[in-house]
Amino acid sequence: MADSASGNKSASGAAAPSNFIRHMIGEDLANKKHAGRVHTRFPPEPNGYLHIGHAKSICLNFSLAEEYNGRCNLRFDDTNPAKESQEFVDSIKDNIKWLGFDWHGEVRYSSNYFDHLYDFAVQLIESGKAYVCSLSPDQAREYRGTLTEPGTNSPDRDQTIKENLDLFKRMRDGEFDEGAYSLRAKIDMASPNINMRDPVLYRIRHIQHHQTGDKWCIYPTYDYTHCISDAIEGITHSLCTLEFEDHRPLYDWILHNLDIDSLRVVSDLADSEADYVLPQQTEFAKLKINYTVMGKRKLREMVESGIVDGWDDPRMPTLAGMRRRGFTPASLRNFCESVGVARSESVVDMGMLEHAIRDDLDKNAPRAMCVLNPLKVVLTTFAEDYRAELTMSAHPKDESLGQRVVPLTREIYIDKSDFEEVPPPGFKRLISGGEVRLRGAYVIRCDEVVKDDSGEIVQLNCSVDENTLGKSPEGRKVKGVIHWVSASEGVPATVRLYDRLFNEEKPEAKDVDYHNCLNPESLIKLENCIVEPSVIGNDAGNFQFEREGYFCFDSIDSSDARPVFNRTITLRDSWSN
RNA sequence: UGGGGUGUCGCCAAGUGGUAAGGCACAAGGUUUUGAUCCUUGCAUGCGUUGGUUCGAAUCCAGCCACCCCAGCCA
Repeated sequence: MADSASGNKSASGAAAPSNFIRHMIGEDLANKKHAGRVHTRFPPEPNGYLHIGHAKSICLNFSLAEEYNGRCNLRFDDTNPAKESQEFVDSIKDNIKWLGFDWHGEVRYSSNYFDHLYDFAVQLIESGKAYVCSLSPDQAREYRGTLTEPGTNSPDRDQTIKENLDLFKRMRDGEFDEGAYSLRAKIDMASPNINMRDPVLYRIRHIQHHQTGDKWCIYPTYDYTHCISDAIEGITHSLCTLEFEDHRPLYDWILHNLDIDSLRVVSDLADSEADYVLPQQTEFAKLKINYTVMGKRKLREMVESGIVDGWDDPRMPTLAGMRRRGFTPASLRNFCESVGVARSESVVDMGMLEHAIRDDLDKNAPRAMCVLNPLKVVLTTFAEDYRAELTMSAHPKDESLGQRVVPLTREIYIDKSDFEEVPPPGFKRLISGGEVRLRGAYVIRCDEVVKDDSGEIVQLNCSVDENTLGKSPEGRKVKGVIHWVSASEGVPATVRLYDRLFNEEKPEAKDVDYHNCLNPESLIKLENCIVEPSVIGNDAGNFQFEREGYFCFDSIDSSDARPVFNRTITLRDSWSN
């Protein structure tokens, strides 16, 4: 027996949040509407790269299927070959697998159903529900009417079935130019819902299709294709975003005006004993996040104009970009679950996404030290050839992540920002004559500040309290702890600091031009960083560089000889100065 | 000015007539060899608004206001 919505468990084991879709499925199950089946689908058009907004839909569809012991198909909605390509098909499949989901059976394509779709179109013509129209696209627009005025019937609307059949066949056979004819549903040109004013079902396009080659020169439209594809695949719950709400009457009209037995026999449920029940479209609000853009057109434009370095630029909200940035699949899935599913259009705070990745990485990323802006420190009380190997745990709370060995030598680097000659109030790092703890090592005291001719600090000479390894110094307390790396054994590295791409909270707002609110500091490259040697060759995907943030090797530019790190996200910083 | 939607804390979001969950953010404490993590506490007499029904309304009814979507042979 299917359990109630509140009893379901998410992948993480926590109770899945209540939402209107789970309620609906719960009711459908209670009413045995689909004989207890839950079958969803993720239906991307392969005309671009997937972004975090798609992840919400992917998580929703696949998780629902998992929770209810159902299935989820991957179906490419490939009805517009002019905009689609195999490259996008491949990247989408790759992204979904990376996110951790597995579709049911083979990958589907709407184009798999082109033959059936054609037959159903003939059926609609034969039953007087569709006709071939000779209006040009421009004329069709005029005949459609406006939001407040009804449309006008096409002069071809009352053509005989015989004429329509003949014309439609000749459309398929390539006798006509693009735009010369279209197949339209015969519904109601006066409908207040413009989608119902005799919508186009088929249009002529003399172009190759990435899956069907040159087999067709007429292609079905989204509205006509989607509902039938759902019906063929035995989809029970067809989830889509809010802008398709006005299309639902058309979705239902097409399915209800087709012979249900002929639908059933070509469907995946052809051999099923159960009643054949038509799929139900349900809409939810798409994901929006502040300080970023989600529009495909804008993302493409940013790639093509060079604002970013490609679809997988770590600043992009694409799954490819976020992956390269260091986001983990689990963090994205948790994020999608935490934002919920509802029908009100909302803009989620970027802070939610940041919390999701910090939460995951804090638990799972091994720790290491990396100095971003090096300042040389000479530990004067050590001998010239001093060298020690300090063993530190890779994680402060999780021993299962093991330990690492960190070399300590007479000369080390610390970060420039961890020393101040004139410290602000509350500063608890190193100051002249003051003490600080070297993380995992000794307490040192700054005895001398060395400057160059221009007055810039180039070196600190410090003495070491050798009685402070693993214990507090006697008679005083040292509050500050700073990270460091051996000057001779640290590894030179490049670190790329990423930040939000936009300074404006809503760069997609109608009165905003996103070009004017680009964050000039969305990428800062640091070429003189020094990283602890334990990370070299370490195949952990992500690290926490202590006191700095979470970083990962750049999948493209990094090598053992010259490691390149991307900063995924900073640590939270409650110290305001 | 046609049709379809949505309005619950700064941001998400539960709630389906019985007296406002949770998360993020924020604030204040505590622990801490990461100014991290973790822990504790605080954070809507209020649910767009105005009326109505009811013993009782975020939940039901009516009006009003605001915002979003639709006039591709795009999806």
